[in-house]
Amino acid sequence: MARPREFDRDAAVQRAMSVFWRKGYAATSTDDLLRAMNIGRQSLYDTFGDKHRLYLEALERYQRERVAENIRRLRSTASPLAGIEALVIGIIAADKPTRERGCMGVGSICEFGNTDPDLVTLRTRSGGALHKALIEQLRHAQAANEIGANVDIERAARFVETTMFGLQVAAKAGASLQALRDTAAFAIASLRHR
Amino acid sequence: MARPREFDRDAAVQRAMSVFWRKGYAATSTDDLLRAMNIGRQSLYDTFGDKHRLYLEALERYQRERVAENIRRLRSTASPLAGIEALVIGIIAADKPTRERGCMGVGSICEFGNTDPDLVTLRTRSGGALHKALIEQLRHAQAANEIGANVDIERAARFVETTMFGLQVAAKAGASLQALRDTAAFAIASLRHR
DNA sequence: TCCGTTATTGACTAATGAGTCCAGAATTGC
DNA sequence: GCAATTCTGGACTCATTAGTCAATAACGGA
Repeated sequence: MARPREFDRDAAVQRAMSVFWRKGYAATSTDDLLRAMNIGRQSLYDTFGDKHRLYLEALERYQRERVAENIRRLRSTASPLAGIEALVIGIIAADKPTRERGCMGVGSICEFGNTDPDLVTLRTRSGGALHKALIEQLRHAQAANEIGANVDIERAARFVETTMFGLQVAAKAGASLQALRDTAAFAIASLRHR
Repeated sequence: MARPREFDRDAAVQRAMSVFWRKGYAATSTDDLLRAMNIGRQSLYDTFGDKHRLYLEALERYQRERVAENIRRLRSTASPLAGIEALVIGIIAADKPTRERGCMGVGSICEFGNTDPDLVTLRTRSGGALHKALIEQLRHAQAANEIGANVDIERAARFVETTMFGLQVAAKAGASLQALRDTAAFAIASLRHR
């Protein structure tokens, strides 16, 4: 063994995540990261490889946290459809600064599209997990007669996911809490009425 | 009078737009722009001010084109609701490269949020124009009994706009043409069934 | 205590960033 | 053809970029 690391690796990733989340990848400099993480330059390169690998790790952490949180909300209610509503409403933060930070995942999609294979993999993994849970929940809702028997579950799931994307963009653009919640409720109601 | 400009200003903006659209603001260098626009450095600074002003002008052009195109589609059909469907379906490009370029407006929102007042102004203007046209169209649809009399038009408009945002993100993330069209149709159908 | 290993620090590099300067070229009005 | 004006090209500046190096510091094991 040898000299142990002085900083908390996990806390450092979290701080990096926060910077990337706020500014995106290209607009974040390594100096920004060092300041936020409060570590030395060499520590960053030794511990995380380079800027790109650190970004990947930060985004991975973000997605893991978010997916867990989302699935928890999805299953938080007695009624299956209410769970779906809780999921969609839940992504809208009550306080304005948090809300206007938007979603790091959406930011990553908009900044990189499909150009980076690592990001595609990451996205597929976390997106797939939520999708699976959502499909399951929609089936329950259908079984409970909360949505019509003729509704295509796969399509409904994509609809919910698209609505979530849209809300994240609208939030980043400065839409009000009320408008966002309204829209979310409107979208969910449209599932109910089929 | 004096020596006239050698390049076509309008074509140059269009090329700049194409680069910013593909790469975003921060990831685009002035060299990228000069190469794409095929003009000299001094011509760029003389004619457009600086990178930021050029971005504004490119985005302005993008928005103007898009809003016009969207409103045209919105009003392209006999049935008002079909027009709304044409609007939403219409933003999904048939060819994959175009589709995966996503929407420059959404990209701008994700990259800048509300930090840049000029962008907020621009967004408010073009967003407002489409919103107004959409409200009008929804009223027609309601008058024609294509959507229920109890539907709140303002909410329905925001719902359609959020769906459009969501589709742009999904497209950029690589969703298939079929999946996107499906989702668009699903969303519009949910208006019809109220 | 001493050695091997790893962490930290700050200076360094080489490239690239946005934006400027200036000398020469091209055009119109006269 | 000349003068006034504007455009063009390329060299230039100076700050910032991502990433490296080398010297020193701190630790665990023997």
